[in-house]
Amino acid sequence: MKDVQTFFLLVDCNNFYVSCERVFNPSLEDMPVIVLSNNDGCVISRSDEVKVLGIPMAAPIFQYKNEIKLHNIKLFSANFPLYGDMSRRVMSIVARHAPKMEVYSIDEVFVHIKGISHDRVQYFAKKLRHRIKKEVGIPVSIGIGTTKTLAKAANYLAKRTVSSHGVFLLCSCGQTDICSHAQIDNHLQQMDVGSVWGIGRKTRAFLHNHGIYNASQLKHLDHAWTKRELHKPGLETVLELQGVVVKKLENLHKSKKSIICSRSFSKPVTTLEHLSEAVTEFVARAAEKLREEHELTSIITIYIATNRHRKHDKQYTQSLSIPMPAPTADTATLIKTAQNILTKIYKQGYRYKKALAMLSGLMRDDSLQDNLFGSSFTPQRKQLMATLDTINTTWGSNTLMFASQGIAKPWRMKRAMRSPRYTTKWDELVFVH
DNA sequence: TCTGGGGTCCTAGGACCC
DNA sequence: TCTGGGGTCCTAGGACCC
Repeated sequence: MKDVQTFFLLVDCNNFYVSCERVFNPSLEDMPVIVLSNNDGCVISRSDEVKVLGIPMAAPIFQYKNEIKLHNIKLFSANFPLYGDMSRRVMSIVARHAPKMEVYSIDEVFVHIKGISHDRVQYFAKKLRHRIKKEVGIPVSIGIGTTKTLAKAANYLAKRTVSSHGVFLLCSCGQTDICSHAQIDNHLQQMDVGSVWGIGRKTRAFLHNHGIYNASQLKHLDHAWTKRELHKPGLETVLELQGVVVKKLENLHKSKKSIICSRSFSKPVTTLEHLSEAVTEFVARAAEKLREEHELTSIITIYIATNRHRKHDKQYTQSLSIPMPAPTADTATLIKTAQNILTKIYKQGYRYKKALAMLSGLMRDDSLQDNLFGSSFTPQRKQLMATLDTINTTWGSNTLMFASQGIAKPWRMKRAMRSPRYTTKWDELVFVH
């Protein structure tokens, strides 16, 4: 029982959105596949075959027209309802087998296992990986470490080490050969410092300037220097690489601090009328999410921006936050305030590309109890909103909507290459024989 | 012609108070 | 022209994550 330890595992779906498309369209297997962002603008998921071609993440797709033609790359518009549903299936399998877990993103989940040997934890990971592939069809990689940051690093190595078969252990307990500090440093040397969890573009450039190129060098940095130059988050990363647990598993459903709805427009918007329609729709969507979370908002922010990539265009971005007279989740009230804000920040003569609605200063909708005096969000309004949400959930979003959301919507986003919503829309289900 | 969306946390600096 | 010190709170902006 000597080698019993506490481990963090990171289960990460490989090329998640592409893998989702492949589950329902097996002919895509071994083909180069790309999933695009809204408006079919940027690359947001790439198959291995695409990565090999050197097409980077977040690349604007129009810059790679030639490669797409030459290599017959299959393109898909993002199909988030499908990906969300597939994510829930993966997570529910993990939940069945893991004692404690934290869903970290749509395609990643941390697992915490106490009092287990190295062999057992690796066996557990292999079985879990196999089960997810078999039951949902999604390939995953699993990184195992004694901290979250080491589990992340192990996951990075799992994806790049063929012999690991998708499971990689990074442990520095020193009890076995593979867990010696020398071994860990060996592995971390293979990793660019910018690939460490928490080290972004700016910090990577700073570290490279100081001669720190790989994760092992980062791990051995002086604490005082790190705190001074990289502040608290940087020091936490260094400690975690050394095996000190700083980031715990966040187990509970944390309530959000803000809710955002923003979209880029498929073509530039110039009139206040169309901009107002877009903003209204974003506010309505944000308010819907607010009620799903059973929260009220007390601050609303509207932001509008021109296309910063068009250097020759006149540029203008502006935002304004206004506190609500009383916390509310009433779409009509929020729309009124939002339109008010918009008339204050809108300037004529610009080609707008993007707008955003943000609700913040959130509180539980039961926290005010009977203390809603002075609030326009009366029980009657609350009931009306609930009815609106029920209808839109049952019959599809925007079955009922506010007139100011507009009908024509020339700014609506483009999704020319979306796959069917196999798992969430009956009428789009295709039967394969 | 065409460049995503939704979040969190931290820090610095200003306002304000005694 | 000189003109404290310390604390708190808030906000904007930056950096990061997926």
